[in-house]
Amino acid sequence: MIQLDQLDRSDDRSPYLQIAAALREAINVGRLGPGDRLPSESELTGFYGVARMTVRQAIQELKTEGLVMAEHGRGVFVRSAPVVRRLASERFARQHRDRGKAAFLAEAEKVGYQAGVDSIRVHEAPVAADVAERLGIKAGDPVVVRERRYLANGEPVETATSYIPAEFARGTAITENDTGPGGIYARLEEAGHPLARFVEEVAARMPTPAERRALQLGPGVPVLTVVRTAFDEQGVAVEVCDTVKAAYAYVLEYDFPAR
Amino acid sequence: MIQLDQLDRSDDRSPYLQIAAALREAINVGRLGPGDRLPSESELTGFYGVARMTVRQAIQELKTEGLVMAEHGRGVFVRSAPVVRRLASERFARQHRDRGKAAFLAEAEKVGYQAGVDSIRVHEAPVAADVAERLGIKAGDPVVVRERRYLANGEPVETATSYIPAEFARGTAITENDTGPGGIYARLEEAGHPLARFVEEVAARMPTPAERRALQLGPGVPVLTVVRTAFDEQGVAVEVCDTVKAAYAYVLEYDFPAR
DNA sequence: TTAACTAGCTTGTCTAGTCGTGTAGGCGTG
DNA sequence: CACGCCTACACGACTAGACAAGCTAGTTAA
Repeated sequence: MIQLDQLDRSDDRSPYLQIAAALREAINVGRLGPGDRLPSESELTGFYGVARMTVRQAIQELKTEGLVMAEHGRGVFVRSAPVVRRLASERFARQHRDRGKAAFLAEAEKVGYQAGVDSIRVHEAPVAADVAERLGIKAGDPVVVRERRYLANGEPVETATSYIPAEFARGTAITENDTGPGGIYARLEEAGHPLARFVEEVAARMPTPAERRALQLGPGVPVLTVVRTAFDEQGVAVEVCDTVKAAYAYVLEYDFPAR
Repeated sequence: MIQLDQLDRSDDRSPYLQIAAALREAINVGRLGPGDRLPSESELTGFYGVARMTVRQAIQELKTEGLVMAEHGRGVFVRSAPVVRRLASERFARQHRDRGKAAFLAEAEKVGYQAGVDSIRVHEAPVAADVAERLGIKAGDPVVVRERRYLANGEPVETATSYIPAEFARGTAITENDTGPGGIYARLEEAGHPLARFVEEVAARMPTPAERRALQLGPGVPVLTVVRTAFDEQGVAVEVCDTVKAAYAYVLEYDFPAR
């Protein structure tokens, strides 16, 4: 087992915080590197002379900080260093669509990772109130819903759900699983809705359990949410895209004039 | 006590996840509003017929999602909705500076909360490598460092650290505690650096212990980081501003053309 | 009137177990 | 050699308690 400090009962920090601090220290100084397994819960209970729940509480702390990741039946492992990517404001540039590339794939090519998409589900449904407000339509109006998940180097990093008013989508490849070259935006432009501007609303929060499953996140790892609304040249909202991204994998870059 | 669904033992979700889901639902539909107290742990153990640790695990779940906040000896409370709702791309518009308003204060006026600034510290120091790269200067070159903390309705929501190359700042109010009407950007423009564009890099992560203290964050609450670089009309980087925001308080809004 | 105390609530921390389920490796059988 | 089985060990979920410590309100004493 790796070298760790014993508990200091005169320390005003709780045992579980001391244990968490000792493990955090071991990770920070490199005694435990990315992918290494932490000592098992029973090794730690033996070493520190505490109950298993106390050790679990310490590990929960590290999970919440995103430092480690538990795998059922295998052990607790040090998370590998974040793979940082940047997504520029130009990622929806028309030139990419004209060359037949969807935004995510164009970005992947530039930054150099292997991109993938899976879990595509397309269906028509009545729209929820918050999306309806952004689209400028009535809640319950029919929209085409496209759900998908993006992978980078085989790991899921983002889920995306697009909502397109049914009147704009019907009769186009938007209702198909494969939207064809250039993606949804290319189809909307062909259908007489040349895109003029986007509005993105960015926020961060902790994921729900469902999002944790979809993005294979350990507990305590935050997500970035981006809700993008696309407007055509008449100022009509033609799509709302709600994305949830694993925070560790993203840096969003925005470039705007001072005006 | 508020109305909640009983446990479903045939459900494949664990009891603690069902309890967490029931409470999350109650918050989402408004049965529990911002600031309301959740039923106490003993009320919940009685209602669901489970051990206290199981209820605590459910509440831990909601804490890491940032939905609720526990207060020792008082109870567990629903977190209030985001205060600073949205910061538009136009928040650095020159018209605000011309009217003598700094960005944060102009925003506050528009959205309707009481803004404040404290902990202002100004000093000159050699610049770190990552900031130097953004400013296009050498690591160790002198910069004026301005540290401050922003409050919304009296609660700290953001810390900001600005780095301005010393050659641009010397002899202006930028080296003073009070930068005067319009803030740093107004002074830079007066000093012959009319601003042309900004680049913002947005990311999310868990806070360090120091950041948790400064922003009074509970454990498991993420932060949004925004690093803004300001360029003048010659394309020279004149300021880097590194901000750390309490995620629950912010939605960042960006508006950009499709091009 | 005011200040101190106290009872009863709350959450925080911890113990010492049980049972369930996923993983990996050894070991025999076909 | 390949396959299945068994077993030791890992974490996940849960129980039923314990004591500590913070908060609030009511009561009591100065």
